[in-house]
Amino acid sequence: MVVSASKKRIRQESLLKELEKNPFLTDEQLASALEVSIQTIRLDRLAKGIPELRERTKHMAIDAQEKLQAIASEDIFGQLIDLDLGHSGISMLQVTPDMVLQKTGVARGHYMFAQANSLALAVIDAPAALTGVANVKYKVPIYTGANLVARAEVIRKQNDKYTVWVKIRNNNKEVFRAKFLIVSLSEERAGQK
Amino acid sequence: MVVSASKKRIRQESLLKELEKNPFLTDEQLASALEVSIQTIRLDRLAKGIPELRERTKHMAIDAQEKLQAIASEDIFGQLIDLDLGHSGISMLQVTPDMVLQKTGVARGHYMFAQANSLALAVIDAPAALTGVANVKYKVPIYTGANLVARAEVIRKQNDKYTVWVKIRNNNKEVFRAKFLIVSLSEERAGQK
DNA sequence: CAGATATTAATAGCTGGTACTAAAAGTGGG
DNA sequence: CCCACTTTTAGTACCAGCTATTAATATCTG
Repeated sequence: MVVSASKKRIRQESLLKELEKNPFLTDEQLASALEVSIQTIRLDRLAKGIPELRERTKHMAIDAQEKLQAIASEDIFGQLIDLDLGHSGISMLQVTPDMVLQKTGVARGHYMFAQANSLALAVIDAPAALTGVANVKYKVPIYTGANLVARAEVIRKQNDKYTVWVKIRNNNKEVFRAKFLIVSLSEERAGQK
Repeated sequence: MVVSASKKRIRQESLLKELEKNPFLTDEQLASALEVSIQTIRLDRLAKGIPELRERTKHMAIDAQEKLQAIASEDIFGQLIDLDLGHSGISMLQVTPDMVLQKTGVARGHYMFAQANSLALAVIDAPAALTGVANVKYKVPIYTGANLVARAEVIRKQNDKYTVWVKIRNNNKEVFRAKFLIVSLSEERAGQK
């Protein structure tokens, strides 16, 4: 009994592994892969609460779609907390495990850049704007879980050119700062292509 | 004939729109939504080359999964074309529609920054490195379809500090340049490799 | 009205299952 | 070694959501 019970458990774990490798396997394919009958596969799926191929496929489609949409809707660049158009703005970005380099655990620099840059662009009071120049300084490495608060301030405006300072802090400690030179495109957006 | 042909065309376009809104509709649901018979729906699908629900679902699952994987494996920052460790490197990045701002059609600046920054880090001959300072200049707006070629060159090395220049070109025209000051972490944090 | 096109109906067969019943095989204890 | 029990396999009926095919009916158009 002990032996067969473990045989069963082992098979059910193999089943999970097979499906992890390729979730699009039919019961028939699984049966021949694990060298048991289809019925056994079905009992195992039942025991493990694994839905049938079609259900699995459908859920994969829906889940992946939602994830993609979350990425596309760019929560990545932080939430806008406060915005005084033309003057200043504040945004917040939570550092999640997928933003860091596995090797070092340090957040990739372009996330801070993206947060700062998009905030700087949001602050500009213009229908469309483009970053022209950026000077960036990373002061402290950032790790998972950090709650980055970016504060942008427009410090100069000359015609269609804006100078914006962005400082990012984590726990009230400045970890990043950037100066952006941004060009507003309000008039001449067809000028370049 | 003209009238009915257009009726048909209109219906087939409605069909596409319905499926765009909700790709998980069965022929039966589509039939009642468009107020025609199931057979008509099936003929329309045939005419338009629209696969059945299960095929659609499967392809969605696969496509979305692949996209997610591409994002996770960071093809986003370009493919490394050439790398002379410690000296120079070249990477390529194709600008896709989801990288641009809808408002202006211009690629978001942080993609170029990410491509340049990650290339600069890749070129450094060290187990781990961090960007300290970056000076960035966007010269020309980039649109969908652009094929960005970044070329990085280490121009100075002092102890654990590297200066790397990265220039990005599109059709042999320089569109972006950046200077990175990168700190290697080889001794203090990641001495082991 | 004829003739072409469009739509609907009806039927057989397929895949990949669920749900259920039952038989066969394996296993373990006394 | 046999009995009881678990595990595995087999078989049947049924389902959704189709494809493929044939045929009938409706609609339009000159």
